[in-house]
Amino acid sequence: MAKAPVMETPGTVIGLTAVILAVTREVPRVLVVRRLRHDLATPAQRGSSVALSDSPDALPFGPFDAANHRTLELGLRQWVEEQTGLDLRYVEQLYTFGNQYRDTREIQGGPRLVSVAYLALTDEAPVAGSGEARWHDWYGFLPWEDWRDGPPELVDRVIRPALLRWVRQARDKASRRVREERVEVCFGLQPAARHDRVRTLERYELLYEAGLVPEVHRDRRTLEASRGLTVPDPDPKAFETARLLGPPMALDNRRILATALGRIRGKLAYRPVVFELLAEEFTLLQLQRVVEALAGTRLHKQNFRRMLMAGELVEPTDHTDSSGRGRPAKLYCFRREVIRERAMVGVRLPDIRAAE
Amino acid sequence: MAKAPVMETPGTVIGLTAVILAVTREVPRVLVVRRLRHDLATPAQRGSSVALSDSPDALPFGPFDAANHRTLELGLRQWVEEQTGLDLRYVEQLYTFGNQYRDTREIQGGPRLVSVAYLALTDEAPVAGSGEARWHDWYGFLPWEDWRDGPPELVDRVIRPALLRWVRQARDKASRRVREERVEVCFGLQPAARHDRVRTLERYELLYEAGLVPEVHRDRRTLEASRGLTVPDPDPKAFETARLLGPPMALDNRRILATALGRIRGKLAYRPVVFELLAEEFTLLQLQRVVEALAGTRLHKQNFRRMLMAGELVEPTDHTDSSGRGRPAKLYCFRREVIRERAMVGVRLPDIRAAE
DNA sequence: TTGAATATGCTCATAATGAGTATAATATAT
DNA sequence: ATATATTATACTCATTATGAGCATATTCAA
Repeated sequence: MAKAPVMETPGTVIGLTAVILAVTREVPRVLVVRRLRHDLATPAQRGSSVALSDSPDALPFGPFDAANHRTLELGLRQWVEEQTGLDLRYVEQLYTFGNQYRDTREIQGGPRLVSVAYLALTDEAPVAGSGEARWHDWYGFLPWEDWRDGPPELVDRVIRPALLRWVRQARDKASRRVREERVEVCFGLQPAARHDRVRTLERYELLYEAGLVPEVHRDRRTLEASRGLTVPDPDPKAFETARLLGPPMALDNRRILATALGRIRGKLAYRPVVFELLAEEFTLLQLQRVVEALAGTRLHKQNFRRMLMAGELVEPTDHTDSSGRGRPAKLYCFRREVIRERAMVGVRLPDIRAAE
Repeated sequence: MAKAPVMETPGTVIGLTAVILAVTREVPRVLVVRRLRHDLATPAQRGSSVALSDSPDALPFGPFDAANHRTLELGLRQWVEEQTGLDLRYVEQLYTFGNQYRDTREIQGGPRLVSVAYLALTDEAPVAGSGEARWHDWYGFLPWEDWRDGPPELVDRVIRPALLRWVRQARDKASRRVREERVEVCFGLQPAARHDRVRTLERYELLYEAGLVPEVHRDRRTLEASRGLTVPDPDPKAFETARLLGPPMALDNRRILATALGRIRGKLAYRPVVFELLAEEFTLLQLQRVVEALAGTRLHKQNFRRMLMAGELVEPTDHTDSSGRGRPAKLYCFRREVIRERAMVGVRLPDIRAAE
């Protein structure tokens, strides 16, 4: 049995995982590290071809050092800023994950890993520190969530057909009915209007349970391998589907990413979080683009601006921006006073998509 | 040194805390246990007059048993049902608390306690099991949150004056300005219309930082005692204020309760959680009363019903309820299909209070 | 029989929202 | 120079949602 890294007695160990988000030129990006940290990679993962050849991206992770950190959030802030040099402008706790696939115990006799995930917003900046961290297109990991150019063809061409196959494979009628409903809710044929932008986790979990996403096979293999079993490779069709659903991430990191996306989409509507992603001064179009990037939808320009003005969320500065091609745009800044004035301060997303 | 319950090496230990909520006859209630678990009470708390005479209520708590539970939520469900016999109809993760006042390390040399809190909904039922658990009026712990009969006089008579004193005591002008703003946002003089029902945690934290809430003094005393210091008793005025702000709970349990209240108030508007607190069939007034109990506000009856009908959230059964005093009410049930049909399914709370 | 208490139906003014048209100001291509 | 693309900004219009209220119906208890 391998040596347990932290404790003698089997138990649990707490880690902190950071989803650090920035949006630059309409592309939402998340900070990832190339390699699992040594103290977390299991011997199996370190040695196997799975880990080394694929070397999946991982979210920045650090242990929680109870001796030195008064709170979980302070602990996270500190090691993130130490390791990356980033200035986190907004930090919020996301969720605590303790799922079985975080379980390294069965494999190496070590402790069960429970991870408290945080969502942080910043503006994109070169990453200092260890050099292992890079910015990665967020929708690269969740390609079915970007509806800015209409329903992604990935959904029509790959996901829905595969899900319908999964529905047909249900054992009994009741189970088929349940699967049908879930597919309908998550990837139904309704137009963008009915598409619920916030249910990102539900969609990811459906893809996972239906076995469409590559990490399912990896997780299954890892688990079985730890019991001395081997799992047959998935059939070629499933394998091809999995490949199209984007690169997996380490452990359950993609689930965490899906959670983070849902959280921030929801929060947009009632808290002024977008402004944490923008410079002090910005044009209204820049603001709109960032909202669209997060929401994954296009917005009606005029209505978007009317909403901002009616809600008095922004106020003009006396500067303009002429870097664009057309008429120069006025620069605005966030009117922080609104936070005091009203309960809900945010960018309500419309129910129906609109064109420019 | 007391015996550390789980591990030899100092580190962290994970606990699960349950906020179990039921609403019966317009009173929201939370399940509490009378006494701290032995393995959690610090020697100081066990011995001191604070702990024994007051013996503060605590939220049900259990360690996370990584060996036997696949996920955190399953772990929680299991020991709650074992210990109380309650059938939890809805369970959602609330927040993970790792604050300093959960720290038993400094006192007993044991591990730092990190607690994952869950919110569970059920209908009130006699509690089986150990017999230590009881239902307790939720607003008994957070009396400033119940605005159903207008602004609570506690706010006008006690809280606001004390907070204004706290504002005046600020060291410098900048600090005073910040305090002023916070007081204005949390307990401002605006009528109910502007009062943000969801910011329960912000309000609790303000009361805590301003030293109005009794647990501040307890926490301070505990912490200092562990360092061999003594803290002078607070002045009588502060003591009296603290007494009026309701009984404290163990550790940071009241903070957890405030978090839970905010969460469920927010969730009401976009997820059909109320129905988890009701019987299968209910009258519209019963439904309204439960919403009001959670929201802490009265609603306009006709508009509430119009909203339900327009949103097709409920459908009539062919039963009626004649137990009330007036005209018998039709019984309704939740139309589960709406979850499939629409993205947001919930009971939007109006912006302004209304009379019957 | 009266009135309190509840249920239920309807109106009305206003605000919010989705969708669209029109015009202004700039850069770049021809 | 002129046209054209591109962006900014102003305004309209129909529909729906919302807050507030009045009016009527049906029951039980005094």
